[in-house]
Amino acid sequence: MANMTDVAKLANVSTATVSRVLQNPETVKEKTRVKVLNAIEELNYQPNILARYFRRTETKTILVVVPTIMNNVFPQIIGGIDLIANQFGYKVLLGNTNLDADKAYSYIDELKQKQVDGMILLTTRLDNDVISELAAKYPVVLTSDFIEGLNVPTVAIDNVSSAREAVEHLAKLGHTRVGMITGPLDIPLSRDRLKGYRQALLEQEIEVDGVLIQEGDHTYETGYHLMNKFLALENAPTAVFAANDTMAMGAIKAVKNQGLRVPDDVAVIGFDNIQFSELFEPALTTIAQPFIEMGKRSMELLLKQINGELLTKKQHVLDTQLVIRESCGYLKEN
Amino acid sequence: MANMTDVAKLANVSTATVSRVLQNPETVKEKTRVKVLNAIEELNYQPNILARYFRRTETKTILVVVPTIMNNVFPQIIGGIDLIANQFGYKVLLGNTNLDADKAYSYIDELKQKQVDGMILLTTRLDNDVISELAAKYPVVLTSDFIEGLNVPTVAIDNVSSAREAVEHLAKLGHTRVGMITGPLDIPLSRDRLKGYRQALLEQEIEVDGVLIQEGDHTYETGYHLMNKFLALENAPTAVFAANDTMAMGAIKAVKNQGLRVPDDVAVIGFDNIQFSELFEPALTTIAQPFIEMGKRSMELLLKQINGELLTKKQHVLDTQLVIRESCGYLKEN
DNA sequence: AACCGAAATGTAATCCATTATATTTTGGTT
DNA sequence: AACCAAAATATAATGGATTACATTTCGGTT
Repeated sequence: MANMTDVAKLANVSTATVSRVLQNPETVKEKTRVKVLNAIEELNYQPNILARYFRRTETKTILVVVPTIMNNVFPQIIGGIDLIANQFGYKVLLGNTNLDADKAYSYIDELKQKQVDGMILLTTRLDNDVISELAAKYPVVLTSDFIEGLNVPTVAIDNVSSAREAVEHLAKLGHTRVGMITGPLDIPLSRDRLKGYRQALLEQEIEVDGVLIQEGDHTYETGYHLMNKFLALENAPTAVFAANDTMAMGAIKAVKNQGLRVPDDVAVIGFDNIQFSELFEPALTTIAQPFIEMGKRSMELLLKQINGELLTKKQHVLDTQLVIRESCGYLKEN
Repeated sequence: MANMTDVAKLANVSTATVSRVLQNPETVKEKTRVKVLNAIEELNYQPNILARYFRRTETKTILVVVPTIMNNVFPQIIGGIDLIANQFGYKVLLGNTNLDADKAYSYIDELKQKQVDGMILLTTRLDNDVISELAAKYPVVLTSDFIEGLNVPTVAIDNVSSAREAVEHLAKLGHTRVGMITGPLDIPLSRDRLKGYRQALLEQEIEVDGVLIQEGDHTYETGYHLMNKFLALENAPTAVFAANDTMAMGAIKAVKNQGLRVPDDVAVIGFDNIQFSELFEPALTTIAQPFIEMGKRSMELLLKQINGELLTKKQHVLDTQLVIRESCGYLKEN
């Protein structure tokens, strides 16, 4: 494989000139440029990118750390990231933690070792101090998990107010016994959605009842089981807010299995608006997250950091939208 | 940042020894090794990976080229790939083509430039000659799309026989008017599934009727529209085989919208067994593809090539499974 | 003690593009 | 023609790990 010296010799110029033709063609005289280009062509020269990366200490690669890729949400965010990354000549490295914290730390090493130019963390459970420290030195963006008081570039939604909106919607439909199936409460996002639920009830002067709050793990199965638990109560809820669509679907299945109907007997509202929520029957009423947009924004924020721009605004909260479908009935027009 | 020379100086050895401690510790005397390790510790030395990559011309990174990541199938295959890749210290670079052939070619360049050690192509439409030529020189695996007569390492399922099995199942249930909603017929995989459909009908001595074959594009929408087209026929099919689950769901929706029932009025069978097919109502009868296993196998095959092993077996055809659920009724026990 | 082969370690070349600095060329001005 | 600043190009150092080859050290044998 020809290298730059070969090209330089053939074109009768120095390697510096060859390099310039490749990097800043405008600084090279037309005639010389053509000579070099011809030599490149003739030798079928391809620059050794690894040498370039090494010399430049940059890789044009960013790392996306994600708990799992086999899920309805992350691929969409990654899709958004990829869109912008590609546009600016960056490659996307996949950092699957499989929920293993150690692995997350090993990905951090990749950043420190400059194997990647920056890192986007998607809902990754890591020590706040570690993240802070890292973000102070390297380009980092946190996505989808807004951590209060953490001065790290973040793209998120307002989980509290979004959840509040969902539960308010149920309250407005006349429900006074509203259950919630939460996500894992060790994740801030889950706690925030629970907080929104609480706020909505208080606001509507509905008593918050402990048995109506059950902790799930975002799977269909817990949605199913916890709804069964609700239905077994003497004073069962007439509406349930599930912290994600998958659990909402499990919950609905449970209702149906008991011979009850959704939304007539129990109204259910989800969170995420995954693609399938529209196809589900009854179609899910849910809070739509702008996943692709979140990905795009994250990448844009990361790019700014990589390019050394100063971030005037670090926290980016994107709008969600209450999508009303069938699973909790329609608001009566007044 | 300390480099290897600094460590060597502090430990009073040569860089060669430091390098050996890192690469082949067993070739260094215990005492020396400890000295070096201490120096590394003291200087908080981290090897410059980019220099290593450059010197070694290997990156411990593989590229997965995929038409889109926002889809129910590819994330699972990628998950499988990632599992094995991680196990062997390889990183996974995402190569999203967004159905753009040019981009696919640019990913090929990354392989040629040794930016990655190998490449896995997932159902990527590329010129056969290009693939052949590439695979002759570099580690490449083709996944999910078996291309006849192409002597390139491939992991796939037998689309023909799997489709045949699906349609046979419908025939055994007594259906004689069976429609098919195919995938895009410029993809070999789609043509194979169609071929299987034809074979099953011929085998059962059922006439193949052109109007009962409609070309879709794997989306929910075409499933819906094409089923409506079927239902508008004077002699509508009583069963439909859709080339993927998403179209099957669209088709079922269309049936329901006409006030008809699945499977009673029209039986529907899908292909893929995406996660959601189980939750759909009626639960989809479908051909299950071993996506994760396909990913794993692909990575294993790639690894062998990277390690210079000779592949005794190039074509790997994995088993599919007919998963019988509700959407086409149950086979009468005899 | 002398000697040997094996084990351990050192020396220095190598990979290749980039770029700071130095030098030459160019085109224009007086 | 002489001169100058700007533009174009060349020279050579640099980044840091790896490794072929050379040298030294070691443990054992006679």
